Amino acid sequence: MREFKRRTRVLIIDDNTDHLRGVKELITLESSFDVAGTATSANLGINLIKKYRPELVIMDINMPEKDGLQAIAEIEKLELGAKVIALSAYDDADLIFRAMKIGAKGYVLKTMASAQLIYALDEVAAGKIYLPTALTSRFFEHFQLSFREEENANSAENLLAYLTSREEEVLDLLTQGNNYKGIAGKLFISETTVKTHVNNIFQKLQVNDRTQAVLYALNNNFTNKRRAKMAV
Amino acid sequence: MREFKRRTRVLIIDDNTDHLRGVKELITLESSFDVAGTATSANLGINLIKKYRPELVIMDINMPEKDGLQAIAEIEKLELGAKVIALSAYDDADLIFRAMKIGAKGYVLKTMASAQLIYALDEVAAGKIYLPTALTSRFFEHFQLSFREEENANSAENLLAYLTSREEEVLDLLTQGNNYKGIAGKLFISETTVKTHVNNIFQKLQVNDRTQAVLYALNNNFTNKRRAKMAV
DNA sequence: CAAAATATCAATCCAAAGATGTAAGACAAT
DNA sequence: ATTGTCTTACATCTTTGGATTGATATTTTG
Repeated sequence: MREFKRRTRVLIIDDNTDHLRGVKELITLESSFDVAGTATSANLGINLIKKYRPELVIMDINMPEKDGLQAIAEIEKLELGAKVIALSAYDDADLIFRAMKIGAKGYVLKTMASAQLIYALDEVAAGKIYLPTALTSRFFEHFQLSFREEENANSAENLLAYLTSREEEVLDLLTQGNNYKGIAGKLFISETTVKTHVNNIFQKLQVNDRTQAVLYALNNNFTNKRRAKMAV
Repeated sequence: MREFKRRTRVLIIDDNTDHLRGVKELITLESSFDVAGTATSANLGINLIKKYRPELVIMDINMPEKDGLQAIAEIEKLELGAKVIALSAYDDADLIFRAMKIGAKGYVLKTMASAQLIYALDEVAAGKIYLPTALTSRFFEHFQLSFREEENANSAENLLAYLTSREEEVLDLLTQGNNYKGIAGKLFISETTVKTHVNNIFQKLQVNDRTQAVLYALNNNFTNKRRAKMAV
């Protein structure tokens, strides 16, 4: 029995018809790929995806109106297994970050050699996620920056450090939306005791009510820190 | 005046003395790098970093006790500009993700060719962030998965969709810790009106009090969605 | 051991929050 | 024109929340 290797079916979405034609020809030349269809708008493209169920989608990200990013998100939401490769003119860190965040399996610049696009297609078709090295570096700048900011919120003299372990328990239950009665029941202590703890928490966190206490806790990663502490 | 190109100073931290020696020799052979020091534990290494201020740090991530990840976090907190390259035996997606999250500028496997490590050193010394292609793919699997989960919280029939725009405004102010009076003042409406809105919000979100409403809002990305909507 | 911090409980008081019902004017859709 | 939704508003009542003071047993720590 002769083994039949099926070509990977690719759908191309690009509002620039010239560029679209160029990409189509490039892919048609490759023996391992088949162009399943083309579209010049995101909406048309999404309809074609539903119809033809391609393995790969090349999505131009610089389209007007319904922008490419949103289109990628919608394609992901369909869950038809279509792997989207973003094709963009910009190596903007934030754009790369957002594209990868919503589920793009690759990101290639239009200015890159066509061999690079073919390589990306190969990799993504094989189930990998592909980003050119230069863009990877860009991506990580943005990625690490976003976590750096998160940590700044953590430092800045954290008032949570002054809480006793019992107060932490109470605050934890507060951040789950419990009222006095609920907390008292869960900790097997009286409601008045809970009131005492809660009042002490307010003093230490310098807030006026439970909502502000909960917000302070959430904004300062209280839950995560607590879980980390518990794990030790 | 003869131009003097200074060698990039590298500090190596690895509890395996054999491996440490190997890496040291490898780097010593390179004309563009200088081994500023070596250490066999994270604590010793951190002290040497404070002392010698190297541009690069190669950190073995499979060390016992104070594990390598925690050490990287501490080095980053020093803010001495030392760029850390993680050296690990494992291509575990979660490990790569966490290393990059806390600020590693590179991640190289021990099993990789030594040329790969030198290449990583070059790239990172030049201010870039370096991950081998294979590990990039691994990283993104984890990265995208974490956001996939976040979106599940978003879908699941979101009760926030039922709020009117005015109720959204009120909820927004609730999530900032305002009480009735504060909200009334900011929206230039009476306190009783605010009460009406808040009660309607409770009904729609199926909660009993403001803390639960705020928690629901935060757990369902209310703020982000609102900002996204405003931007349109 | 003594002093300080923690955890528990109670009483009281006032303020704030929440539940419920009613209603009028604005505005959009049909 | 009429219906429906939204926004505004008020009254009333009950419940919950928050502040304060004081007290006791236990634990931690210097």
